[in-house]
Amino acid sequence: MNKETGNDGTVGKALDILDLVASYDRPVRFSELQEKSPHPKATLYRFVQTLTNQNMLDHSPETGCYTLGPRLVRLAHSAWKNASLAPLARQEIETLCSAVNETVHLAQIDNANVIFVDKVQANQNIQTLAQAGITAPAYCTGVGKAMMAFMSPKRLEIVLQQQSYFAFTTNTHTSAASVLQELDKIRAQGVAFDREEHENGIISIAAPILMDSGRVIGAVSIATSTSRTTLDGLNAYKDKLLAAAERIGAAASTWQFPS
Amino acid sequence: MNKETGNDGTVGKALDILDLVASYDRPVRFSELQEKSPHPKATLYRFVQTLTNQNMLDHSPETGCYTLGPRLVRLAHSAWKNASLAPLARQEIETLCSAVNETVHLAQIDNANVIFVDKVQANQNIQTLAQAGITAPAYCTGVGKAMMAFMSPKRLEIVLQQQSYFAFTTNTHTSAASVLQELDKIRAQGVAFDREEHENGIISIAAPILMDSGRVIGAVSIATSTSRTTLDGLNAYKDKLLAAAERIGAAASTWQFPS
DNA sequence: AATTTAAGTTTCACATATTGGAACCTAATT
DNA sequence: AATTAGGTTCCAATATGTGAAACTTAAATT
Repeated sequence: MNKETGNDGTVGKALDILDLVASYDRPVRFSELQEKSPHPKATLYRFVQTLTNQNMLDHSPETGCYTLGPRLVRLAHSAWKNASLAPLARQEIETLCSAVNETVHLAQIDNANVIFVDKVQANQNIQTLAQAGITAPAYCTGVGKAMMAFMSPKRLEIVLQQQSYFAFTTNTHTSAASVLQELDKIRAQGVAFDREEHENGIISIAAPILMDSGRVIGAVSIATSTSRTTLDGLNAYKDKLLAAAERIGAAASTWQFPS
Repeated sequence: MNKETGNDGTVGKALDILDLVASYDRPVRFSELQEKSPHPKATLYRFVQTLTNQNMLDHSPETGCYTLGPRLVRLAHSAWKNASLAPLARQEIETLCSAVNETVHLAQIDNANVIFVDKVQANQNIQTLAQAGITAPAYCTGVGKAMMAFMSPKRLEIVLQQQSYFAFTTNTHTSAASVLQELDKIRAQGVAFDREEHENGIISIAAPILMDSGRVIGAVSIATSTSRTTLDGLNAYKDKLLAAAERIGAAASTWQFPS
C-alpha cells in the first residue's frame, strides 16, 4: 500500500545514499555508512563508487571520508534559479521586508519538510550564502502549516503521516489530529501563525502561495522574536503579507517559459 | 579507452538526465528532452518518472514541464556546508575583501568546470543567494588556471581535454598547448591571472589552495574590472592573496571531523 | 463533427546490469 | 608473527532495466 521510500530501483537506492551521507552533517567513513545502510558491503561499495565517479559524492584521499560532491552544488544552483520561486519572488519579499522591517522567508515543500529557498533579513547587510536549502519540519512552522492548509486531502494525508511530531517546545503540536484541527482555522483566516512551536522566542505569520489553479506552491512568512513584537503585532502585517503572497502566486501562474 | 561520460550504469544515466534538464536553464518538456537524449522514449520516460518520484525533478501539472527538484537544493545546502571550502574559508575571504576592497571569489573544481562556492563583494550590501554554484570553464578563468597548474599530470590531462577552447574574447586560450605553456609560468610565480580571457573588461589574480599533501582543493581570486585597476594593480595584492590561500589550505588540512 | 497529428503513457518478452556471499587485500594493532 | 578491521574485487544467479510497439489522450486540422 504505502511504499516505504518509493520503489524506484537502483536509482532510488543510490539517491538514498546521498541522503544518508547528508544526514551525518560531516565527512563520513565508508564503514559508518555501512552500519546504517540496508545494503551488503559490496553493494554499498559499488553505489558509493558510482556516486563518487559522478561527482555526486566526494572522497578525500587524505581522510578517506566521503562528503556530498560539487556536482550537487552546481545542479542546485540551476534548480534554485529555474525551479524555485526565489527569483520570481525576490522583488516582492524585499519590498515586504522593508515595509515591515522584519525578516521575510520564502519556502517550498519537499516531502515532509519545509525548505527555505530565500530569506531577506531586516537590518543586516552581511548575508551568507548558506541560507538556501535549510529545512525544517512542516508541522511546527508557519510556512509549513500554511502550505498544508491548502493542499489536496490526498497529499495532506501523506505529509501528515510523514511528520515526527517531536515536541520542540511546549507549544509544538504532538499529533496529526491536533495539526488537522488548526488547519481548519488557518483556511478560515488565510494565514498561519508559528507560536514558538519550533523554537522558543521565535514567532511568525505565514501565507500560502497559490497558483491560479489553486495548487499550493510555496509560502511566505514574516518571522521575528518575542522580544521584538507579539503575535498581535505580526497580525497587523496580515494584509501586506497576503497581498505579497497573491502577487507571487499570480506571477508564477503567468510565467511561461519562452518558446 | 576513454569513456564518454563514465560507464556508471543505470545510476549514471539517470544523473545525466539531471544535467540535461539543467542545460536548458528553464522548465522543459518531455519531448524536448527526448530530442537530446540518447534513450528511447520509454526508457527516458521511466527515468524521468523515477527522478520525479525522488524529488530530484519537479513536474508542473499546469505546464507539463520538468524542472530540477527541491531535493537538490536541500542536498546542496548540506554539500555546501560540509563539503565545500566555503564555511572554512569565509573569515579569510571576508578579511581579504576588506583589505583590498575588491570582490573575492572562492572556487573548487568539478570536472572541466570551475565552480564558485563563495563570493564576497566589495561595497555591496545586497547579496543574492544565487551565487554559490555558478560555473565557468577552467581554461579561461584565473581560479581555473591556478588549480590546473597544481594538479597531478594525470588529472590535468583529463581536465585539459575536456575543455572546449571557445574564444570568449581575443585573449582566450584556444588550445591545450597554449594553456599548458602558461601553467609553467603560473607554477613559477605562484599565482594565475585572468587577462580578460573570459569576459572583456574583467581581470583577476588567483592563487591555488593546497592541502599539506600538495593536492589542490580550490582557489581564491581577487576580481575586478579594467576600469578600476590594471593587472599590475592586482599584482600588488599577490602577497596578501597567497597568504590567505595558504591559511585556508592549512585550515583544510588540519580540520578533522569530530570522532 | 470527423480526421489527423503530436505528446505522453503502458505493456511485455528479452537480455543485460545489479546483486551479495565469499574471498582477497592491505595497514594498522596486538 | 599473528590478528583484526577497513576497504576492495570476483563471479554465478537472477532480479532489473530495456525498448519496440501498441495504446491513450489532447489538440490541431479538414
